[in-house]
Amino acid sequence: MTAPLTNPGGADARDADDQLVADVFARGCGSRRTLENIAGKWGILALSALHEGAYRFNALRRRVDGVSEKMLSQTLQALERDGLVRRDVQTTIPPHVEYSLTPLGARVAERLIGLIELVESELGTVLAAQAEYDREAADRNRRK
Amino acid sequence: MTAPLTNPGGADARDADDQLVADVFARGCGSRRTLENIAGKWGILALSALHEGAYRFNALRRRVDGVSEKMLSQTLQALERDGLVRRDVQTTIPPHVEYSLTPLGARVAERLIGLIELVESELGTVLAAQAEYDREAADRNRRK
DNA sequence: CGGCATCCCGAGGGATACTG
DNA sequence: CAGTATCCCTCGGGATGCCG
Repeated sequence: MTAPLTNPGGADARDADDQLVADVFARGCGSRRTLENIAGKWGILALSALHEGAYRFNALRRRVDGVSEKMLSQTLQALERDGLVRRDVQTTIPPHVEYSLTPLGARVAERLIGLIELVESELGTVLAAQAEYDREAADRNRRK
Repeated sequence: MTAPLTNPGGADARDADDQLVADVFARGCGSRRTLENIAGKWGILALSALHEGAYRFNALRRRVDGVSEKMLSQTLQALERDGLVRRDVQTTIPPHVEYSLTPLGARVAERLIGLIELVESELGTVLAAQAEYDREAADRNRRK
């Protein structure tokens, strides 16, 4: 065989013209890993918050309620590595580190904010669906 | 005090007119939990796949490369409970279960697909940023 | 075929303490 | 202030086996 159809190892596929073929549905594709960094529990919130403007570390930590220092640090590092977040350091005392979005990060954040606004505005619908689901589940339990 | 500013317990906040106030940045808000179901590792992929059309369980499992039976089952249950996915059962032998999006699920999926397309199309940019980041990190290590 | 129950391992992630 | 480092433990999630 000349080329595998899937790439279990993790390298990204390329077509006959050596163009990068990104497919999140393929396990091991770089785009899936990047998507997970973005859409992970804290990635969404960090990127959305930074779309409001630059934040210093502890300010961002306060904005994203419930995130631990460790996880925020890890999240920001991953996003910086992916070229979505920029980290500017002032070597003063006390130190001053500011996080902001890169142009690509801003484009990603816009999508995320659209999603968040939809979810927030439809929360009532979701809560109603949950209540209905739970009620039916309880019914089924009572029967047997 | 008349009303708490945050709601650590998990109930969703309401304003003076008893309108639901959804804020994903607040720990414990229902909208954050819903967002995590949607944007979690498998939620994004399941919803996006279902936007292509209805799927049976094992077909969906094949489409979402790498997902285990257990996780796909859990993911679909959560999304069904949130009113984003519909589950239609034919009690034949063998059983026939079809998953599809609700109208709200379709609206969510559209947002997710926009995000995925952006990430896939910019994968080259991301990979370049990663290489640059890793190169600089290696440099810093060599110095000390 | 669809999918719950059980077992089990390793990564995820919190709390705390220390450094520049 | 902005992190790293360490400890420790929960639980995410894979594998397997069994039912409708």
